[in-house]
Amino acid sequence: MSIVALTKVPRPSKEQRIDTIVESARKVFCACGFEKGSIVDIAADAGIAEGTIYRYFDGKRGLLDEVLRRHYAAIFDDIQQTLPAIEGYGNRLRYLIRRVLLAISSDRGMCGLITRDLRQFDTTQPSLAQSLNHQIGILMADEIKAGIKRGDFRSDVSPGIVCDMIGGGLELIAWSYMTNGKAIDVDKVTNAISRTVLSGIESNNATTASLASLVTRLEQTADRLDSA
Amino acid sequence: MSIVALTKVPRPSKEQRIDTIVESARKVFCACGFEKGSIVDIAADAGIAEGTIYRYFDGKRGLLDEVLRRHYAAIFDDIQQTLPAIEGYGNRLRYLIRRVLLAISSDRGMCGLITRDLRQFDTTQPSLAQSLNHQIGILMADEIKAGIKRGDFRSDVSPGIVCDMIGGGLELIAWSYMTNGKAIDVDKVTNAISRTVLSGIESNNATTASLASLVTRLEQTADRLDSA
DNA sequence: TCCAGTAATGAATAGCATTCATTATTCGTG
DNA sequence: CACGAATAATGAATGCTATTCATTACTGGA
Repeated sequence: MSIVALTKVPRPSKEQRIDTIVESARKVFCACGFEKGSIVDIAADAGIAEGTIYRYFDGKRGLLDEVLRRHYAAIFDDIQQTLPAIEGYGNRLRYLIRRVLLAISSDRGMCGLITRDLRQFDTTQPSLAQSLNHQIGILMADEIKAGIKRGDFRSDVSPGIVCDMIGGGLELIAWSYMTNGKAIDVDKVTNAISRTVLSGIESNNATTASLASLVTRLEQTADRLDSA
Repeated sequence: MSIVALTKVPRPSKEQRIDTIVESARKVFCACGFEKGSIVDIAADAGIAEGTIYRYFDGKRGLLDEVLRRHYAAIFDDIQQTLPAIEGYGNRLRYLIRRVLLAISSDRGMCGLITRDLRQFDTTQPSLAQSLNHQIGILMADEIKAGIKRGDFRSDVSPGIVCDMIGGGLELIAWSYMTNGKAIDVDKVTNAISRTVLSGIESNNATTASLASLVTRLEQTADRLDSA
């Protein structure tokens, strides 16, 4: 009896308990993935019984959702603080691409977890990672639409398709990072994607400039013919 | 006894049995996905016991592999027959994009199965869908590399990144097709992707060069008139 | 007709998420 | 301080998987 009394520890607050569970879940899911990461492992890591998890979370999926929610919250905070300070549609697009690449390369475990989760659709509602990733896609599309309206980008561009190409490309890069393990050169990849996309959708100034110089030469020739 | 003798049916050949199992697996996996599609369901559909499947296939994963192998074989046959007949790097790239979109839109069940499978990486070796999709990516990269070498495409383009963007974009389109169910307008999407990519990587040197030669001819004509 | 050899079976096993009756702890009130 | 309802935690039990393997059924040649 006295031993029990001596070793007895006051129960943590509801908030603390949730934090502990989510942190253990993050560790286990990042290490083993969602399917292979078991509730038993998470409970063991958190030092509690499996049943306790179900008091606080609506099953395994709900637990994953909370892990993802917390991960994305930091990224969105960052974006919300940085994006308005950047000038130019192309530059903001470039920042968004870079920010995602940074998130991918800075947390390999989370990258793997999200990369796998993005392709689930058995559940009735879409996975949180999907809708949160989609949010970022919307931010990109907004820049492209605004850029089209102001004439910075070609008007025959389809913002949705371009966003799919950027988002899909980033996903494939994340996936290949997970499988081959080679570190991502964030700046190099940001440049490669931005260059490809922008040269594709930006009204092409280089071409226009060289055409303009040709027109000048034509005009000068015409002048010579006139004066002759 | 006589009843048994009357209803007795000769055992199908090894090949027939394999075909039956693979076809049942395709049906069940396409309908329920790989995780949810159970061996019991497949065995029931094929009219055999679960254990029999393990005589012919190395577990559930091996069964999926055979389903995918058969699906991709038709696509690769088609590509091998068509690609060499197309003129121009841009046009061949465009064909490959279109062929993938066709595969996606023409078999929704298989599209869902593949889309989900592309993001697995728990297994020691990559999934078959991954390596087969990668094959198509290599075909695209080959066209881009050859186009760069011949000067059709800009030399500062990264073929790998561009392929990731095309492949990733196609994947996202497949994914959104699975979730929203709206039919894909193959030609419209092919155009949107091709336009975005090609305007981005095609060099405008050809157009500029032909204009420049025209101007030069005009200038020479003016010279002749001058000296006359 | 018989008998290796081959094929098919489905009960048994092990691993998983989830549930819930039971046990432990907390905290407001007398 | 003591009590006892309310709240929290437990872990064995449930039901669902894929996979295995001892047992049973079939086949084709001698």
